[in-house]
Amino acid sequence: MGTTQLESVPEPKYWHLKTVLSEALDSEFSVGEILPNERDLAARFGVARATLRQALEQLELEGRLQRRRGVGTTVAPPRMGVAVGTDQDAWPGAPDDAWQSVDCALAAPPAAVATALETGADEPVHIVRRSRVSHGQPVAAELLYIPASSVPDLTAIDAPSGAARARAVLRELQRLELEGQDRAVELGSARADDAKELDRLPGAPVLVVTTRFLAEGRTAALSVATYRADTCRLTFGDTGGVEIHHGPERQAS
Amino acid sequence: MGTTQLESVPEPKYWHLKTVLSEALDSEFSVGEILPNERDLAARFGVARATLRQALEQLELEGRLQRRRGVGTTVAPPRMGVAVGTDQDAWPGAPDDAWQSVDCALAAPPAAVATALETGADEPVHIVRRSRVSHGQPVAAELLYIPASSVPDLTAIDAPSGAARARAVLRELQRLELEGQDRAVELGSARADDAKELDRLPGAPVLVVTTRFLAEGRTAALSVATYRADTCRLTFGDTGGVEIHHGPERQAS
DNA sequence: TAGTGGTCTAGACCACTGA
DNA sequence: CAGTGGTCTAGACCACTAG
Repeated sequence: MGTTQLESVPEPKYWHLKTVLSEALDSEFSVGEILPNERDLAARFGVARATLRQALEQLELEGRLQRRRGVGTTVAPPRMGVAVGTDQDAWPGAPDDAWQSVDCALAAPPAAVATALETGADEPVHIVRRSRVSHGQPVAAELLYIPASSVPDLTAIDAPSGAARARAVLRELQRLELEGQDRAVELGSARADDAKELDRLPGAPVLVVTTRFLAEGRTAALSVATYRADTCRLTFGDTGGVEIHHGPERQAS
Repeated sequence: MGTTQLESVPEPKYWHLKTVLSEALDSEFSVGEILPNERDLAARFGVARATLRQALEQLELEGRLQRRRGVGTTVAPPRMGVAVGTDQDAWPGAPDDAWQSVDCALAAPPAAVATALETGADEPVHIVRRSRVSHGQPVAAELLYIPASSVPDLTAIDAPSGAARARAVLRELQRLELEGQDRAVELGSARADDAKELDRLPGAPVLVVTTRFLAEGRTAALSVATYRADTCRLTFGDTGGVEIHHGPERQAS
C-alpha cells in the first residue's frame, strides 16, 4: 500500500511563526503600535530568539514591521507609492522633479559605470549626489554620473562645488535634447553611505533603479538610485500605481 | 583635545567577510564554480558558521551566489535582464508575449484583490496562472485576475479548464480596447506555491510586479507577477536596460 | 550513504536609544 | 542608566542531492 505520507513536509518553525504573527498583525495591532520585545516574544512562542528573529526579519522584508535598535519593533504603515516612471521625457533636475541635489564632485567613475557610459575609464565625470524625501521620510539616495562631455559649456566659475555646483551641472544638462531613456530595477543591499542617508543599517535591502539617459546618440547621463525596499513601492506609468494591502490594518490612535 | 575616535565603528564581522568574499569572487572564481562548503569556509575565516552564513545570504541576495541544499554554493552568473515594460499597450496573452498559460479557475478573489479591482468581494473572477521562462530557467510566476464582467462573451464550452481555458479567457480579453495600464514594483517573499514554481525555497526574495489594465473606464484585469529577485533585473523602456556589473567575472571553462 | 545547505538552540556580549 | 535590537558562538539535528 502507498504510505500516504500525509503532510510529510514539516513546516519550519520560523515560517509558521511568521504566519501567526502576520495574522496577529492584521487583527490585533494598529499601525505604529509597539510589539513586545524579542526575548519576551520568543519565550511566549517557546522558541529561541534566533528563530523568532528569522520570522521578524521576513516580516520586515515584506514591509509589515519596522525595527529600530534601542527602540523596539513597531507595526509599519502600508508601503508608500513612489513615482519613478513619470516625466518620461525629462532630464534629472527638471522643474518639479522629486529630487534634491546634495553635492557634486568631478572624478573618475567606477569601472562598471565607465563601461555603461561607454566612456574611457579615465575620462572624469561629474558625480552628483541627490536625495529624495517622501512624506517627511528619506526614501532614496542617488548617484548621477554625467560625463564632462555632456555638459561642455559648464564653466568652473559657475559654482565651485556643493549643491550649487550640482544644480549648475543639471542646468547645463537640460540644454541637450533627451532622446530617450531606459530603466532597470533590481534588488540590492545598501552600501554604508547610502544606508546612513536612508536611516537604515548597512546591508538593508534596497531597490536599485538604474536609468540611462540618451542624447546625441549616446548615453549622456547615468543614474543609480537606491530606494528603501521596506517602505517603498515603486510606481510606473501615469496614474500612480496599484495598491494591494494585506488585510484590515487599523490606524493607531 | 578632541579624542579623534579614529574608526570608532567596529565593522561587523559578517560585513567584512562579505567584502572579502566579494573581492575573492571577482578575482579568483569563475561563474558556475563551486565554493568550499560552509563549514570549511567558516573555519578558514575563523568565524562561526552562522556568521559565515550571514555573509553568504547577503551575497545571494545581491545575486552573486547561488546556494542549493544538498549540492553546494556556486558563483552566480550576472543577473539576466527581463523586459517588463514592453508592449506598453498590449493585453496579457497578446502574440509574442513572454508568458505561458498554466491553468485557469473561476473563484472569488482575495479581499485585497477585490478592492483593487473595484469589484464586489463576492463577484467571481477568472484566475489565470501563468509562468515565464527565460534562458531555460523559470523567472516568474503570475496570477492574473480577470472579472467575469470583462469577458462577458466567454462561453463555458470554450474549454472546461486548464491551459486551454486560460487561453480562451485571454483571447476574449483582447476584444476590449486597452486604455492604459499602471504598474508597481515592490519587494516581497515567495509564497510556498510560487517558490515551488520558481525552484526556490519559500520566503525567497522576489520582486512583485503589480499591473492594472484599464478598459472601459475601469480596471479590466489585474496581474500580480513575482520575479526571482536573485536572478532577475527588471528592465523597462524600449531598448533593454542598463547593466552595471560588479567586476571582472570570468566564465567557467 | 556521505556531504551539502537549512533550521534550531541557549547562551553571550555589543551598540544604540531614551528617560 | 535600563532596555532594545544587532552580532556572534559552538554546538545539534534535519532535508535534500548525488554517487
